[in-house]
Amino acid sequence: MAIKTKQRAAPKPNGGGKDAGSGGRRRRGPRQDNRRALLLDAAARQFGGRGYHAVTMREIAAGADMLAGSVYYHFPSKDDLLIAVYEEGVRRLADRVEAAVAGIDDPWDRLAAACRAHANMLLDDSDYAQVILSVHPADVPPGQDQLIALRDAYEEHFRTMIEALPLPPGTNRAALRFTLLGALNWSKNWYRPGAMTPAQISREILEILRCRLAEPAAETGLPEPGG
Amino acid sequence: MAIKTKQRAAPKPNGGGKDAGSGGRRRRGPRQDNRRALLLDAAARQFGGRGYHAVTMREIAAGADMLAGSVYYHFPSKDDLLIAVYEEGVRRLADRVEAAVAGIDDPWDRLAAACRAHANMLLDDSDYAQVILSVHPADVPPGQDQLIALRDAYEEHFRTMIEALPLPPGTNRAALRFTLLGALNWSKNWYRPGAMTPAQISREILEILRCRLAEPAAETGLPEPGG
DNA sequence: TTGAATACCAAACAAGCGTTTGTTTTAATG
DNA sequence: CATTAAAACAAACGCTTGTTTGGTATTCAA
Repeated sequence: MAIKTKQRAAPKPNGGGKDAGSGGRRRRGPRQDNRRALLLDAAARQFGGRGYHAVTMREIAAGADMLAGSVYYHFPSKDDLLIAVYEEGVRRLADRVEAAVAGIDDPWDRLAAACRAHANMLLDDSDYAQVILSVHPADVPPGQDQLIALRDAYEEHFRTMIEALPLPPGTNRAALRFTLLGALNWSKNWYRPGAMTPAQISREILEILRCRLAEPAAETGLPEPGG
Repeated sequence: MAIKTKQRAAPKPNGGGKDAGSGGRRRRGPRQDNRRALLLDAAARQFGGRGYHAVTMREIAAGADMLAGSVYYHFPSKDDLLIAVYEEGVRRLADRVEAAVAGIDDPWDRLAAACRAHANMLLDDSDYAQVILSVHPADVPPGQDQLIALRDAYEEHFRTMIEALPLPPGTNRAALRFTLLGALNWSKNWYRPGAMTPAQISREILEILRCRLAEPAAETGLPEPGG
Protein backbone atom coordinates (compact mmCIF):
# COMPACT_ATOMS: atom_id res chain seq x y z
CA MET A 1 0.00 0.00 0.00
CA ALA A 2 0.98 3.58 -0.02
CA ILE A 3 -0.56 6.99 0.31
CA LYS A 4 -3.82 7.15 2.20
CA THR A 5 -5.24 10.16 0.39
CA LYS A 6 -8.41 9.32 -1.52
CA GLN A 7 -9.55 12.51 -3.10
CA ARG A 8 -10.73 12.31 -6.65
CA ALA A 9 -13.10 9.52 -7.58
CA ALA A 10 -11.33 8.76 -10.86
CA PRO A 11 -12.49 9.83 -14.31
CA LYS A 12 -15.01 6.98 -14.71
CA PRO A 13 -15.34 7.36 -18.47
CA ASN A 14 -17.97 4.66 -18.57
CA GLY A 15 -21.44 5.49 -17.39
CA GLY A 16 -24.51 4.57 -19.38
CA GLY A 17 -25.81 7.76 -20.97
CA LYS A 18 -23.73 10.26 -22.87
CA ASP A 19 -25.72 13.40 -22.09
CA ALA A 20 -24.09 16.29 -20.33
CA GLY A 21 -26.62 16.65 -17.55
CA SER A 22 -26.97 20.03 -15.88
CA GLY A 23 -24.14 22.39 -16.55
CA GLY A 24 -23.86 22.10 -20.31
CA ARG A 25 -20.46 20.37 -20.33
CA ARG A 26 -19.85 18.36 -23.46
CA ARG A 27 -19.52 14.62 -22.91
CA ARG A 28 -18.42 11.85 -25.19
CA GLY A 29 -18.82 8.10 -24.86
CA PRO A 30 -15.96 5.63 -24.68
CA ARG A 31 -13.79 5.30 -27.72
CA GLN A 32 -13.90 2.36 -30.12
CA ASP A 33 -10.42 1.22 -29.26
CA ASN A 34 -11.24 1.21 -25.56
CA ARG A 35 -9.08 -1.40 -23.87
CA ARG A 36 -10.93 -1.59 -20.60
CA ALA A 37 -12.17 -5.08 -21.40
CA LEU A 38 -8.69 -6.22 -22.31
CA LEU A 39 -7.45 -4.85 -19.02
CA LEU A 40 -10.19 -6.65 -17.15
CA ASP A 41 -9.22 -9.89 -18.87
CA ALA A 42 -5.58 -9.46 -17.92
CA ALA A 43 -6.55 -8.77 -14.32
CA ALA A 44 -8.80 -11.81 -14.26
CA ARG A 45 -6.05 -14.06 -15.51
CA GLN A 46 -3.56 -12.86 -12.93
CA PHE A 47 -5.93 -12.64 -9.99
CA GLY A 48 -7.44 -16.01 -10.76
CA GLY A 49 -4.13 -17.76 -11.08
CA ARG A 50 -2.15 -16.28 -8.23
CA GLY A 51 -4.49 -14.46 -5.87
CA TYR A 52 -5.09 -10.81 -5.15
CA HIS A 53 -2.07 -9.86 -3.08
CA ALA A 54 0.44 -11.77 -5.18
CA VAL A 55 -0.39 -9.73 -8.26
CA THR A 56 0.93 -6.22 -8.85
CA MET A 57 -0.61 -3.43 -10.83
CA ARG A 58 2.46 -3.41 -13.05
CA GLU A 59 1.94 -7.06 -13.91
CA ILE A 60 -1.71 -6.51 -14.72
CA ALA A 61 -0.88 -3.50 -16.84
CA ALA A 62 1.85 -5.40 -18.67
CA GLY A 63 -0.68 -8.14 -19.40
CA ALA A 64 -2.65 -5.55 -21.36
CA ASP A 65 0.43 -3.85 -22.85
CA MET A 66 0.09 -0.81 -20.67
CA LEU A 67 1.91 0.98 -17.93
CA ALA A 68 0.78 0.79 -14.35
CA GLY A 69 -0.43 4.34 -14.13
CA SER A 70 -2.68 3.94 -17.13
CA VAL A 71 -4.82 1.43 -15.31
CA TYR A 72 -6.05 4.23 -13.09
CA TYR A 73 -7.83 5.84 -15.95
CA HIS A 74 -10.21 2.89 -16.00
CA PHE A 75 -10.31 1.87 -12.33
CA PRO A 76 -9.80 4.11 -9.34
CA SER A 77 -7.87 1.53 -7.35
CA LYS A 78 -6.63 -2.03 -7.26
CA ASP A 79 -9.52 -2.92 -4.98
CA ASP A 80 -12.06 -1.59 -7.44
CA LEU A 81 -10.37 -3.45 -10.25
CA LEU A 82 -10.74 -6.71 -8.37
CA ILE A 83 -14.36 -5.97 -7.58
CA ALA A 84 -15.03 -5.29 -11.25
CA VAL A 85 -13.41 -8.60 -12.19
CA TYR A 86 -15.40 -10.37 -9.53
CA GLU A 87 -18.66 -8.89 -10.76
CA GLU A 88 -17.88 -9.88 -14.30
CA GLY A 89 -16.99 -13.37 -13.13
CA VAL A 90 -20.27 -13.86 -11.33
CA ARG A 91 -22.13 -12.49 -14.32
CA ARG A 92 -20.44 -14.92 -16.70
CA LEU A 93 -20.96 -17.89 -14.42
CA ALA A 94 -24.61 -17.07 -13.93
CA ASP A 95 -25.17 -16.50 -17.64
CA ARG A 96 -23.61 -19.79 -18.61
CA VAL A 97 -25.51 -21.71 -15.98
CA GLU A 98 -28.79 -20.13 -16.95
CA ALA A 99 -28.14 -20.86 -20.60
CA ALA A 100 -27.26 -24.46 -19.76
CA VAL A 101 -30.48 -25.17 -17.92
CA ALA A 102 -32.73 -23.31 -20.33
CA GLY A 103 -35.37 -25.61 -21.75
CA ILE A 104 -34.71 -28.45 -19.34
CA ASP A 105 -37.63 -29.32 -17.13
CA ASP A 106 -36.62 -32.36 -15.11
CA PRO A 107 -35.12 -31.09 -11.82
CA TRP A 108 -32.26 -33.57 -11.74
CA ASP A 109 -31.39 -32.91 -15.36
CA ARG A 110 -31.43 -29.19 -14.67
CA LEU A 111 -29.03 -29.60 -11.79
CA ALA A 112 -26.79 -31.88 -13.83
CA ALA A 113 -26.63 -29.35 -16.65
CA ALA A 114 -25.86 -26.55 -14.21
CA CYS A 115 -23.08 -28.54 -12.59
CA ARG A 116 -21.54 -29.35 -15.92
CA ALA A 117 -21.60 -25.72 -16.97
CA HIS A 118 -20.11 -24.71 -13.64
CA ALA A 119 -17.32 -27.27 -13.89
CA ASN A 120 -16.57 -26.29 -17.46
CA MET A 121 -16.22 -22.64 -16.58
CA LEU A 122 -14.20 -23.40 -13.50
CA LEU A 123 -11.74 -25.89 -14.92
CA ASP A 124 -11.32 -24.93 -18.53
CA ASP A 125 -12.67 -21.78 -19.94
CA SER A 126 -12.65 -18.83 -17.72
CA ASP A 127 -10.09 -16.99 -15.68
CA TYR A 128 -13.00 -15.05 -14.26
CA ALA A 129 -14.49 -18.09 -12.61
CA GLN A 130 -11.24 -18.84 -10.87
CA VAL A 131 -11.24 -15.40 -9.33
CA ILE A 132 -14.48 -16.21 -7.54
CA LEU A 133 -12.82 -19.20 -5.94
CA SER A 134 -9.23 -18.18 -5.36
CA VAL A 135 -9.85 -14.68 -4.02
CA HIS A 136 -10.73 -14.45 -0.37
CA PRO A 137 -13.34 -11.71 0.12
CA ALA A 138 -11.37 -10.58 3.16
CA ASP A 139 -8.54 -9.62 0.82
CA VAL A 140 -10.46 -6.44 0.06
CA PRO A 141 -11.87 -5.13 3.34
CA PRO A 142 -13.83 -2.23 1.82
CA GLY A 143 -15.55 -4.47 -0.72
CA GLN A 144 -15.82 -7.58 1.40
CA ASP A 145 -19.58 -7.52 1.88
CA GLN A 146 -20.09 -6.81 -1.78
CA LEU A 147 -18.04 -9.83 -2.86
CA ILE A 148 -19.84 -12.10 -0.43
CA ALA A 149 -23.19 -10.85 -1.68
CA LEU A 150 -22.16 -11.52 -5.27
CA ARG A 151 -21.09 -15.06 -4.47
CA ASP A 152 -24.29 -15.69 -2.53
CA ALA A 153 -26.36 -14.40 -5.41
CA TYR A 154 -24.76 -16.94 -7.67
CA GLU A 155 -25.19 -19.82 -5.26
CA GLU A 156 -28.83 -18.86 -4.92
CA HIS A 157 -29.37 -20.38 -8.37
CA PHE A 158 -28.24 -23.72 -7.01
CA ARG A 159 -30.37 -23.31 -3.91
CA THR A 160 -33.40 -22.89 -6.12
CA MET A 161 -32.54 -25.89 -8.23
CA ILE A 162 -31.97 -28.10 -5.24
CA GLU A 163 -35.18 -26.83 -3.72
CA ALA A 164 -37.00 -28.15 -6.76
CA LEU A 165 -35.63 -31.68 -6.44
CA PRO A 166 -38.06 -34.40 -5.45
CA LEU A 167 -36.47 -35.60 -2.23
CA PRO A 168 -37.68 -37.56 0.77
CA PRO A 169 -39.13 -35.28 3.43
CA GLY A 170 -36.63 -34.23 6.04
CA THR A 171 -33.71 -34.16 3.63
CA ASN A 172 -31.11 -31.59 4.56
CA ARG A 173 -31.05 -29.60 1.37
CA ALA A 174 -28.58 -27.05 2.69
CA ALA A 175 -26.04 -29.75 3.44
CA LEU A 176 -26.63 -31.20 0.02
CA ARG A 177 -25.97 -27.84 -1.59
CA PHE A 178 -22.79 -27.22 0.37
CA THR A 179 -21.52 -30.68 -0.36
CA LEU A 180 -22.20 -30.38 -4.05
CA LEU A 181 -20.66 -26.94 -4.49
CA GLY A 182 -17.77 -27.78 -2.21
CA ALA A 183 -16.89 -30.89 -4.16
CA LEU A 184 -17.19 -29.05 -7.47
CA ASN A 185 -15.16 -26.04 -6.43
CA TRP A 186 -12.49 -28.08 -4.73
CA SER A 187 -11.93 -30.03 -7.93
CA LYS A 188 -9.83 -27.11 -9.09
CA ASN A 189 -7.20 -28.29 -6.61
CA TRP A 190 -6.68 -31.68 -8.17
CA TYR A 191 -7.93 -31.28 -11.72
CA ARG A 192 -5.33 -32.13 -14.37
CA PRO A 193 -6.19 -31.62 -18.05
CA GLY A 194 -5.07 -35.08 -19.07
CA ALA A 195 -7.34 -37.07 -16.78
CA MET A 196 -11.07 -36.66 -16.21
CA THR A 197 -12.84 -33.98 -18.19
CA PRO A 198 -14.87 -31.31 -16.40
CA ALA A 199 -18.05 -32.93 -17.67
CA GLN A 200 -16.99 -36.28 -16.24
CA ILE A 201 -16.05 -34.72 -12.94
CA SER A 202 -19.37 -32.98 -12.50
CA ARG A 203 -21.21 -36.14 -13.49
CA GLU A 204 -19.30 -38.34 -11.06
CA ILE A 205 -19.85 -35.94 -8.19
CA LEU A 206 -23.53 -35.57 -8.86
CA GLU A 207 -23.83 -39.30 -9.29
CA ILE A 208 -22.41 -39.90 -5.85
CA LEU A 209 -24.87 -37.45 -4.31
CA ARG A 210 -27.87 -38.52 -6.31
CA CYS A 211 -28.16 -42.16 -5.31
CA ARG A 212 -30.32 -42.47 -2.25
CA LEU A 213 -32.22 -39.26 -2.80
CA ALA A 214 -33.65 -39.52 -6.29
CA GLU A 215 -37.05 -40.82 -7.19
CA PRO A 216 -36.85 -44.13 -9.06
CA ALA A 217 -38.03 -42.44 -12.27
CA ALA A 218 -35.48 -40.51 -14.35
CA GLU A 219 -32.36 -42.08 -15.82
CA THR A 220 -28.96 -40.40 -16.13
CA GLY A 221 -28.88 -40.26 -19.90
CA LEU A 222 -29.51 -36.69 -20.83
CA PRO A 223 -28.37 -35.68 -24.31
CA GLU A 224 -25.43 -33.46 -23.27
CA PRO A 225 -26.71 -30.13 -24.61
CA GLY A 226 -23.56 -28.14 -23.83
CA GLY A 227 -19.78 -28.49 -23.78
CA MET B 1 10.28 -8.59 -1.89
CA ALA B 2 13.66 -7.02 -1.76
CA ILE B 3 17.29 -7.95 -2.07
CA LYS B 4 18.04 -11.04 -4.08
CA THR B 5 21.29 -11.91 -2.33
CA LYS B 6 21.07 -15.24 -0.56
CA GLN B 7 24.40 -15.76 1.05
CA ARG B 8 24.34 -17.12 4.57
CA ALA B 9 22.04 -20.03 5.27
CA ALA B 10 20.82 -18.57 8.59
CA PRO B 11 22.03 -19.59 12.05
CA LYS B 12 19.70 -22.60 12.30
CA PRO B 13 20.07 -23.05 16.04
CA ASN B 14 17.84 -26.08 15.95
CA GLY B 15 19.20 -29.30 14.57
CA GLY B 16 18.87 -32.56 16.42
CA GLY B 17 22.30 -33.37 17.83
CA LYS B 18 24.45 -30.98 19.77
CA ASP B 19 27.85 -32.31 18.76
CA ALA B 20 30.34 -30.10 17.01
CA GLY B 21 31.03 -32.41 14.13
CA SER B 22 34.37 -32.13 12.43
CA GLY B 23 36.27 -28.98 13.22
CA GLY B 24 36.00 -28.91 16.98
CA ARG B 25 33.62 -25.88 17.21
CA ARG B 26 31.60 -25.84 20.41
CA ARG B 27 27.83 -26.15 19.97
CA ARG B 28 24.95 -25.70 22.32
CA GLY B 29 21.31 -26.70 22.00
CA PRO B 30 18.40 -24.27 21.99
CA ARG B 31 17.71 -22.34 25.16
CA GLN B 32 14.84 -23.08 27.50
CA ASP B 33 13.12 -19.77 26.80
CA ASN B 34 13.23 -20.40 23.09
CA ARG B 35 10.25 -18.69 21.45
CA ARG B 36 10.45 -20.40 18.12
CA ALA B 37 7.22 -22.30 18.77
CA LEU B 38 5.43 -19.11 19.78
CA LEU B 39 6.61 -17.52 16.57
CA LEU B 40 5.37 -20.46 14.56
CA ASP B 41 1.97 -20.15 16.22
CA ALA B 42 1.74 -16.48 15.39
CA ALA B 43 2.67 -17.17 11.78
CA ALA B 44 0.09 -19.93 11.57
CA ARG B 45 -2.64 -17.66 12.86
CA GLN B 46 -1.87 -14.92 10.38
CA PHE B 47 -1.18 -17.11 7.35
CA GLY B 48 -4.23 -19.22 8.01
CA GLY B 49 -6.54 -16.27 8.39
CA ARG B 50 -5.40 -13.99 5.61
CA GLY B 51 -3.13 -15.90 3.26
CA TYR B 52 0.56 -15.77 2.60
CA HIS B 53 0.99 -12.56 0.65
CA ALA B 54 -1.38 -10.51 2.78
CA VAL B 55 0.71 -11.07 5.90
CA THR B 56 3.90 -9.16 6.62
CA MET B 57 6.90 -10.22 8.64
CA ARG B 58 6.28 -7.31 10.96
CA GLU B 59 2.76 -8.52 11.71
CA ILE B 60 3.98 -12.03 12.40
CA ALA B 61 6.74 -10.77 14.64
CA ALA B 62 4.33 -8.51 16.51
CA GLY B 63 2.10 -11.51 17.10
CA ALA B 64 4.98 -13.05 19.04
CA ASP B 65 6.04 -9.77 20.69
CA MET B 66 9.14 -9.46 18.57
CA LEU B 67 10.59 -7.24 15.92
CA ALA B 68 10.67 -8.23 12.30
CA GLY B 69 14.40 -8.74 12.11
CA SER B 70 14.37 -11.16 15.02
CA VAL B 71 12.35 -13.65 13.08
CA TYR B 72 15.38 -14.22 10.88
CA TYR B 73 17.23 -15.79 13.73
CA HIS B 74 14.77 -18.68 13.61
CA PHE B 75 13.87 -18.83 9.93
CA PRO B 76 16.04 -17.81 7.02
CA SER B 77 13.19 -16.32 5.02
CA LYS B 78 9.45 -15.76 4.89
CA ASP B 79 9.16 -18.69 2.50
CA ASP B 80 10.88 -21.03 4.92
CA LEU B 81 8.67 -19.80 7.73
CA LEU B 82 5.58 -20.70 5.75
CA ILE B 83 6.97 -24.10 4.88
CA ALA B 84 7.68 -24.76 8.55
CA VAL B 85 4.12 -23.79 9.45
CA TYR B 86 2.79 -25.97 6.68
CA GLU B 87 4.81 -28.96 7.85
CA GLU B 88 3.60 -28.49 11.39
CA GLY B 89 0.03 -28.19 10.15
CA VAL B 90 0.18 -31.44 8.24
CA ARG B 91 1.80 -33.14 11.22
CA ARG B 92 -0.96 -31.99 13.58
CA LEU B 93 -3.74 -32.94 11.19
CA ALA B 94 -2.26 -36.36 10.63
CA ASP B 95 -1.70 -36.94 14.34
CA ARG B 96 -5.23 -36.00 15.26
CA VAL B 97 -6.75 -38.11 12.53
CA GLU B 98 -4.62 -41.12 13.46
CA ALA B 99 -5.55 -40.72 17.10
CA ALA B 100 -9.21 -40.45 16.19
CA VAL B 101 -9.32 -43.69 14.22
CA ALA B 102 -7.13 -45.66 16.62
CA GLY B 103 -8.95 -48.71 17.94
CA ILE B 104 -11.81 -48.47 15.45
CA ASP B 105 -12.12 -51.44 13.14
CA ASP B 106 -15.24 -50.89 11.06
CA PRO B 107 -14.17 -49.10 7.88
CA TRP B 108 -17.11 -46.72 7.80
CA ASP B 109 -16.70 -45.87 11.45
CA ARG B 110 -13.03 -45.21 10.87
CA LEU B 111 -13.79 -42.86 8.02
CA ALA B 112 -16.47 -41.11 10.06
CA ALA B 113 -14.08 -40.58 12.95
CA ALA B 114 -11.40 -39.27 10.62
CA CYS B 115 -13.82 -36.83 9.00
CA ARG B 116 -14.98 -35.56 12.35
CA ALA B 117 -11.41 -35.02 13.50
CA HIS B 118 -10.60 -33.27 10.24
CA ALA B 119 -13.61 -30.98 10.50
CA ASN B 120 -12.87 -30.18 14.11
CA MET B 121 -9.32 -29.18 13.34
CA LEU B 122 -10.35 -27.22 10.31
CA LEU B 123 -13.27 -25.29 11.72
CA ASP B 124 -12.50 -24.83 15.36
CA ASP B 125 -9.18 -25.66 16.82
CA SER B 126 -6.22 -25.05 14.70
CA ASP B 127 -4.82 -22.15 12.80
CA TYR B 128 -2.36 -24.60 11.35
CA ALA B 129 -5.05 -26.57 9.57
CA GLN B 130 -6.34 -23.44 7.90
CA VAL B 131 -2.92 -22.79 6.45
CA ILE B 132 -3.08 -26.04 4.55
CA LEU B 133 -6.29 -24.89 2.91
CA SER B 134 -5.91 -21.15 2.48
CA VAL B 135 -2.34 -21.11 1.22
CA HIS B 136 -1.85 -21.77 -2.44
CA PRO B 137 1.30 -23.86 -2.94
CA ALA B 138 2.15 -21.62 -5.88
CA ASP B 139 2.53 -18.74 -3.42
CA VAL B 140 5.98 -20.10 -2.62
CA PRO B 141 7.58 -21.14 -5.91
CA PRO B 142 10.77 -22.59 -4.39
CA GLY B 143 8.82 -24.76 -1.94
CA GLN B 144 5.85 -25.53 -4.16
CA ASP B 145 6.60 -29.19 -4.74
CA GLN B 146 7.30 -29.69 -1.07
CA LEU B 147 3.94 -28.26 -0.03
CA ILE B 148 2.09 -30.35 -2.58
CA ALA B 149 3.89 -33.47 -1.39
CA LEU B 150 2.95 -32.70 2.20
CA ARG B 151 -0.70 -32.25 1.34
CA ASP B 152 -0.69 -35.44 -0.70
CA ALA B 153 0.88 -37.35 2.16
CA TYR B 154 -1.99 -36.30 4.40
CA GLU B 155 -4.67 -37.14 1.89
CA GLU B 156 -3.07 -40.54 1.48
CA HIS B 157 -4.58 -41.44 4.85
CA PHE B 158 -8.02 -40.89 3.43
CA ARG B 159 -7.17 -42.81 0.31
CA THR B 160 -6.27 -45.81 2.44
CA MET B 161 -9.43 -45.56 4.50
CA ILE B 162 -11.64 -45.28 1.44
CA GLU B 163 -9.78 -48.17 -0.12
CA ALA B 164 -10.82 -50.28 2.84
CA LEU B 165 -14.54 -49.53 2.45
CA PRO B 166 -16.77 -52.38 1.34
CA LEU B 167 -18.15 -50.93 -1.88
CA PRO B 168 -19.80 -52.38 -4.96
CA PRO B 169 -17.24 -53.34 -7.59
CA GLY B 170 -16.57 -50.61 -10.11
CA THR B 171 -17.09 -47.80 -7.64
CA ASN B 172 -14.98 -44.75 -8.44
CA ARG B 173 -13.11 -44.43 -5.17
CA ALA B 174 -11.01 -41.52 -6.34
CA ALA B 175 -14.10 -39.47 -7.11
CA LEU B 176 -15.50 -40.40 -3.75
CA ARG B 177 -12.36 -39.21 -2.01
CA PHE B 178 -12.26 -35.94 -3.89
CA THR B 179 -15.91 -35.30 -3.23
CA LEU B 180 -15.57 -36.03 0.45
CA LEU B 181 -12.47 -33.93 1.02
CA GLY B 182 -13.77 -31.16 -1.19
CA ALA B 183 -17.01 -30.90 0.68
CA LEU B 184 -15.23 -30.97 4.03
CA ASN B 185 -12.61 -28.42 3.13
CA TRP B 186 -15.04 -26.09 1.44
CA SER B 187 -17.14 -25.99 4.59
CA LYS B 188 -14.67 -23.44 5.91
CA ASN B 189 -16.24 -20.99 3.47
CA TRP B 190 -19.71 -21.13 4.93
CA TYR B 191 -19.20 -22.40 8.46
CA ARG B 192 -20.54 -20.06 11.15
CA PRO B 193 -19.96 -20.92 14.81
CA GLY B 194 -23.59 -20.46 15.76
CA ALA B 195 -25.09 -22.97 13.35
CA MET B 196 -24.03 -26.54 12.71
CA THR B 197 -21.12 -27.88 14.72
CA PRO B 198 -18.08 -29.35 12.95
CA ALA B 199 -19.16 -32.81 14.09
CA GLN B 200 -22.61 -32.32 12.59
CA ILE B 201 -21.15 -31.00 9.37
CA SER B 202 -18.86 -33.95 8.90
CA ARG B 203 -21.67 -36.36 9.76
CA GLU B 204 -24.11 -34.78 7.30
CA ILE B 205 -21.57 -34.81 4.50
CA LEU B 206 -20.59 -38.40 5.07
CA GLU B 207 -24.22 -39.36 5.41
CA ILE B 208 -24.96 -37.97 1.97
CA LEU B 209 -22.09 -39.91 0.45
CA ARG B 210 -22.63 -43.11 2.34
CA CYS B 211 -26.15 -44.02 1.21
CA ARG B 212 -25.96 -46.11 -1.94
CA LEU B 213 -22.53 -47.45 -1.29
CA ALA B 214 -22.60 -49.00 2.17
CA GLU B 215 -23.32 -52.58 2.98
CA PRO B 216 -26.66 -53.00 4.75
CA ALA B 217 -24.89 -53.92 8.01
CA ALA B 218 -23.50 -51.12 10.17
CA GLU B 219 -25.60 -48.29 11.59
CA THR B 220 -24.54 -44.69 12.05
CA GLY B 221 -24.47 -44.72 15.83
CA LEU B 222 -20.84 -44.81 16.79
CA PRO B 223 -20.08 -43.67 20.34
CA GLU B 224 -18.40 -40.36 19.44
CA PRO B 225 -14.89 -41.12 20.74
CA GLY B 226 -13.43 -37.68 20.13
CA GLY B 227 -14.49 -34.05 20.21
C1' DT C 1 32.85 -16.91 37.66
C1' DT C 2 34.01 -16.90 33.35
C1' DG C 3 33.23 -17.23 28.39
C1' DA C 4 30.93 -18.44 24.52
C1' DA C 5 26.75 -19.36 22.20
C1' DT C 6 21.84 -18.07 22.11
C1' DA C 7 18.25 -14.87 21.26
C1' DC C 8 16.86 -10.62 20.39
C1' DC C 9 16.88 -5.41 19.47
C1' DA C 10 17.36 -1.17 16.86
C1' DA C 11 18.12 0.77 12.80
C1' DA C 12 18.89 0.77 8.51
C1' DC C 13 18.89 -1.01 3.44
C1' DA C 14 17.44 -1.38 -1.46
C1' DA C 15 13.67 -2.81 -3.99
C1' DG C 16 9.01 -2.83 -4.96
C1' DC C 17 4.40 -1.35 -3.90
C1' DG C 18 -0.08 1.34 -5.12
C1' DT C 19 -0.90 5.70 -6.59
C1' DT C 20 -0.46 10.64 -8.37
C1' DT C 21 0.84 14.06 -11.51
C1' DG C 22 1.66 16.64 -15.74
C1' DT C 23 2.01 15.93 -20.35
C1' DT C 24 1.43 13.84 -24.80
C1' DT C 25 -0.81 11.05 -28.25
C1' DT C 26 -5.01 9.38 -30.37
C1' DA C 27 -9.64 9.19 -32.01
C1' DA C 28 -14.08 11.20 -32.72
C1' DT C 29 -16.95 15.36 -33.40
C1' DG C 30 -18.54 19.90 -35.42
C1' DC D 1 -9.44 21.05 -40.64
C1' DA D 2 -9.89 22.53 -35.98
C1' DT D 3 -11.35 21.28 -31.59
C1' DT D 4 -12.10 18.48 -27.67
C1' DA D 5 -12.42 14.66 -24.87
C1' DA D 6 -10.48 9.93 -24.27
C1' DA D 7 -6.65 7.21 -23.37
C1' DA D 8 -2.16 6.41 -22.44
C1' DC D 9 2.74 7.65 -21.25
C1' DA D 10 6.71 8.87 -18.36
C1' DA D 11 8.27 9.85 -14.21
C1' DA D 12 7.98 10.45 -9.99
C1' DC D 13 5.85 10.23 -4.94
C1' DG D 14 5.68 8.46 -0.21
C1' DC D 15 5.39 4.32 1.97
C1' DT D 16 5.91 -0.63 2.92
C1' DT D 17 8.20 -4.69 1.97
C1' DG D 18 11.55 -8.63 3.06
C1' DT D 19 15.98 -8.68 4.63
C1' DT D 20 20.64 -7.34 6.59
C1' DT D 21 23.69 -5.62 9.94
C1' DG D 22 26.11 -4.61 14.22
C1' DG D 23 25.47 -4.57 18.71
C1' DT D 24 23.57 -6.15 23.34
C1' DA D 25 21.45 -8.60 26.77
C1' DT D 26 20.54 -13.39 28.48
C1' DT D 27 21.37 -18.05 29.29
C1' DC D 28 24.05 -22.10 30.14
C1' DA D 29 28.03 -25.04 30.43
C1' DA D 30 32.70 -25.36 32.22
